[in-house]
Amino acid sequence: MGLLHDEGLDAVSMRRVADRLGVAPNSIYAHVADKAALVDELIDAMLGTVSTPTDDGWRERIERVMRDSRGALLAHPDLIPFALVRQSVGPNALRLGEVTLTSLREAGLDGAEAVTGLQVLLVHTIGSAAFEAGRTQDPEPAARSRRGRERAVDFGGVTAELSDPISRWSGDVVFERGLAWLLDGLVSDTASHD
Amino acid sequence: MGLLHDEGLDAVSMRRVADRLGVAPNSIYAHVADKAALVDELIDAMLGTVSTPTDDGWRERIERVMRDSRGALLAHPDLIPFALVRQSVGPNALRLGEVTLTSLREAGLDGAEAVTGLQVLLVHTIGSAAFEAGRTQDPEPAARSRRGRERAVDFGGVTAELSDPISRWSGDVVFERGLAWLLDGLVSDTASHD
DNA sequence: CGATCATGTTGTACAGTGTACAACTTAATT
DNA sequence: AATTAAGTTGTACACTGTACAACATGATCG
Repeated sequence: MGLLHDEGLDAVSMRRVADRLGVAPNSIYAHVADKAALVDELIDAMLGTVSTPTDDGWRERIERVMRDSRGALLAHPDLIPFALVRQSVGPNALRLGEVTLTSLREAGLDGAEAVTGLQVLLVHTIGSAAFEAGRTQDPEPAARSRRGRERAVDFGGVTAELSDPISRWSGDVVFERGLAWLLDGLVSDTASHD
Repeated sequence: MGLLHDEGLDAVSMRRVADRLGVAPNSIYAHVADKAALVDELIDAMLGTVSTPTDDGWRERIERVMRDSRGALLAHPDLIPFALVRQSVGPNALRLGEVTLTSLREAGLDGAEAVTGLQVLLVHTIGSAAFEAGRTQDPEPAARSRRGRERAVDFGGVTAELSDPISRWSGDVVFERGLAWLLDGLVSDTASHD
């Protein structure tokens, strides 16, 4: 985690980690199966900073879990893509998933629907964080295309309208609006079912 | 794209691509700035298979764009994580974004809100595809943990309830339900604004 | 026409990556 | 005291992305 925080995920190689610990690179394989497994543990360690909410209302609890998880994700942007694809379900992810699931049941969703709701919320939270992290960081990997190949230009004037506000927009809006829409949709769906 | 389809993204190295083309590895750098830029072009090429919808209603058009994009994404699962983080906005992504944006305006959203709506829809579509792809593929990278470290067990019985249905569930449900909730939330929000 | 120049290709090379294998040391258990 | 388990190490393999200088080719222009 220290290495990740100091120099980013690219610096987290087996050799660098081993250096940091003062051991040989292979020693790590006695504690971790794989590099992927190491990243999985990093992800769950990151979620360890998110506390279990104790609010009264189910909606407030869900909003807090998702908002805080988003904060933890954005604190370590390099990890976000892996959080979506490799859902390792470590103890911390499990803890937060549990709270959300019971909150959704409190909201009136039955077993299968609550699970679907949790998954949709996860997709939105992690997905919007990934989207924002992509916009935020590394703007200059190799100075765009080779010889100004002018792709993504003049597609009818909508281009400026589309790609411009995207580039300088607030990720909070996307997250908060999407979260509100989803929670609204969840309850209205339940109400119509009854 | 052929190499990606045949052997997955890991096989798409500069050397392998060069072999496939019968040239030296460095030659590729005359056409592509970076390996990341190459992946960006792969992503846009993948979106090239998604056709622009011509349905009457705005909702049908949006649903078709998102559903078809999801299909294209799931056809090349290795690319999905990068589609969220590196939004390169190639010509095809631009084309589809344009249709969605005008459809959202047709639904009654004004400039800034339409852009937010598009972004939320993108996050959900790509995010749920990433979520599903993570569950679907590579179940055995190195046979779990080293010595059965029994993590993610007995968290109060909810574990089975939570991790079990997640492991064998249909990704369609998550995508369709989330999409419906979002579109419902979008229009109801607009209605209340008027 | 000949010279300049942009475009593309190549060989060589560097610094790094994940991880397999066998040997060894230490601590715990029988 | 003997056996087993857990952890560490050195060496090694087969790769990776890409920088640099040199070379070939076709097009452009005086």
